[in-house]
Amino acid sequence: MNLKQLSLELGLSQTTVSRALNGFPEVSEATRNRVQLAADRHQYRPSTRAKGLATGKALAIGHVIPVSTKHETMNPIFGDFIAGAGETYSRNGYEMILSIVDDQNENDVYRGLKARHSVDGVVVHGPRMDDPRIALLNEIGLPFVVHGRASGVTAPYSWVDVNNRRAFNRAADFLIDLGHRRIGLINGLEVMDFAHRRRNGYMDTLTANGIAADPTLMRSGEMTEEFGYTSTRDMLALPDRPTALMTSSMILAMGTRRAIEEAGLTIGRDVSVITYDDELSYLRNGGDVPIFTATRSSVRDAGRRLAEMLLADIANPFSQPQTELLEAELMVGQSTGPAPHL
Amino acid sequence: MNLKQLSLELGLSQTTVSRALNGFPEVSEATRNRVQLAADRHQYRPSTRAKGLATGKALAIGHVIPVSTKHETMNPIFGDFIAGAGETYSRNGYEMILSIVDDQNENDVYRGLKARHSVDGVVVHGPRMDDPRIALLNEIGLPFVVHGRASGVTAPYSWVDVNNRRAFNRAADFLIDLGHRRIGLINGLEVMDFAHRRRNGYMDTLTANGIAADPTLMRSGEMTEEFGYTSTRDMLALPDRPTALMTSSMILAMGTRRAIEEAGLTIGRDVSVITYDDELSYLRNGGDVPIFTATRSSVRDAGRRLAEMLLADIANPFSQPQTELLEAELMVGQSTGPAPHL
DNA sequence: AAACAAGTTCAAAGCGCTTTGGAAGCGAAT
DNA sequence: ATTCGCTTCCAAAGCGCTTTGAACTTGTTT
Repeated sequence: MNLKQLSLELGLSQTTVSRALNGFPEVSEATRNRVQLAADRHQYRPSTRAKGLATGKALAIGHVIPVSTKHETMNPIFGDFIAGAGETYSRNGYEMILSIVDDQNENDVYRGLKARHSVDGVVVHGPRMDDPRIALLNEIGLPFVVHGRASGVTAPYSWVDVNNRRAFNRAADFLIDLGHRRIGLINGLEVMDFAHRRRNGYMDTLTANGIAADPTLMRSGEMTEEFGYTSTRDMLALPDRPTALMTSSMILAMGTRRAIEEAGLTIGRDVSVITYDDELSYLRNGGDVPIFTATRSSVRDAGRRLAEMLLADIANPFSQPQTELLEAELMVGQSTGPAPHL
Repeated sequence: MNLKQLSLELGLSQTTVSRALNGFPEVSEATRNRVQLAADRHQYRPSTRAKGLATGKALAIGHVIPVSTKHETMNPIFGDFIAGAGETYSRNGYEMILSIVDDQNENDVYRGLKARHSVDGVVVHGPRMDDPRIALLNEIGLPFVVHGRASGVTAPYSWVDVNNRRAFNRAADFLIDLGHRRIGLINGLEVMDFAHRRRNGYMDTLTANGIAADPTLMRSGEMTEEFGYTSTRDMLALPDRPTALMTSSMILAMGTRRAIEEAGLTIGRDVSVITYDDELSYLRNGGDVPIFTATRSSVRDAGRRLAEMLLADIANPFSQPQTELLEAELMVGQSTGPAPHL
């Protein structure tokens, strides 16, 4: 069923039917009802393609997911993030277009989305330091919001981010207050902006408390369970081993726990662990008392917020870049305790 | 830059330019080159919308992801699955459209995708027993492939699935050969077809070996770390506790490991664990020697295969339903050993 | 030189919608 | 009766492509 057939059946012009359905004022309530009824009866839905052609809007948002060719690692937060964003989109009649792309050809993908008029805007995932995508998107004039920030980029742009630095400040502070002085950090790849900020937060707090940062206690890599495990195992084998560890994700923390237990140590007593927690739906951090002490912020909420911001940006093309800094909360769980006397 | 402008610049008709770019034979190599060069120079990409309108194809595949309203749980395999499928799509010039939808309104989403001509086909995620979506899609005539199968549905349909039954047969056999008789199962929700098949595989093998299935050793629920933990903890507290556990995912297995260690037991000695492993990129099962003994099959590969099948289906509308049954391999790791004498 | 075939190119219609610029109908005001 | 102002409706153009059917060049046969 298309507009033509529908208007023929109603004995009205396509114009009137279209206007009736789109809520224009110059159509009488009587005919609007008649049209609406017929449309419902036939389950009429305007073709997105045709509508897009006619209006110049795509009613779609692109998500470009970089997958590193080397590691083939899919960021585990991704599912929950788009679950959040997806809610906002469908509530507003938008579709979500996903492009999985190896980090070599990213630019072409953005250019392609723009040139083919496939989307009205994009969200940038996994920003890196000095990320060139921001300049690119500004240049080609495709509205976008970044999930995170890109240190080193001076041009203004819209973003939604967690206060990673503050989160790691607080986590480090919490451990120091418990008497820990040897505190390790197991972080994501430091080209990633969030990892950079987290390390800064960690280091600043150590320094502010008169603790010299020790390179042997700082690791960064792909945030897999195994990387959490090997990093922890290696650090625990050091002559002057850490009494506390900070990890950048629950997945890393799982690996950390494995290594600690394998070493015959007890988490929260021999070694304290505090992790960053994205509140992934399948990795809930325990029930009443969290398993891990954690700084946490829901990535799903971030997705929701970011999508709203992007849609607002698109609706009002002359708006200034918007930003939103979410604060992570510190949840005290069972994985931390006073520093042991070694 | 659009077709009209391009053809004007070249002094050719839109027809010729279009044909040159789409590789039609009735255009001379000389002009084809000239056209191609100009197109490259301007980074010309035909508008998907316009192309779609003209051809009647959308050049897009829909993925409808059900998110249960109750649990808000996003299936963690989802990211890796679409990473696989996405590769295939982009290689073939297709786009991927994602719909996150709570399981109430699923039907409307499929109908909408069809009516709005947004996609040429869809992939059905997370099939349940007697899943009504298959009948619906057949009725509205939207090509689809199911990731998994739906027991109870008699109509033919295309699917890609892992031999879940066999995988759990083999896992159970392996444990029984090691002398285990008290074997627990921690499974996904049993409305999900895969969980149903896995339980059947498990039970058949127990029965075939003269072991009576014990309901207290079988749990099913959302496959979160916490569910793995609580299930394991409860089973270990039984007077006649299991000496081995089978879990339906690595995430569950992590919870299982936590409970085992918390009980002061050693995995692989006091309690053997064998898990199903989807080879998620951020949850690799160890290095040379896997951490967990596992039956494994890459969900990313499944995504790739399924996407190929769907595109082939769409290219040839009169094809018969295709099916592909993948076999999981059994990897022996450190989490299993001979049954202890309790 | 005419006729034909093969090889190239083109004008125009059509895909399903929105939107512009009227036009028709009708009662009130001039 | 004419004009005006409202309300309600419509014909047709246009969005950027593909595709049909025809036309125009060549070169080859008769």
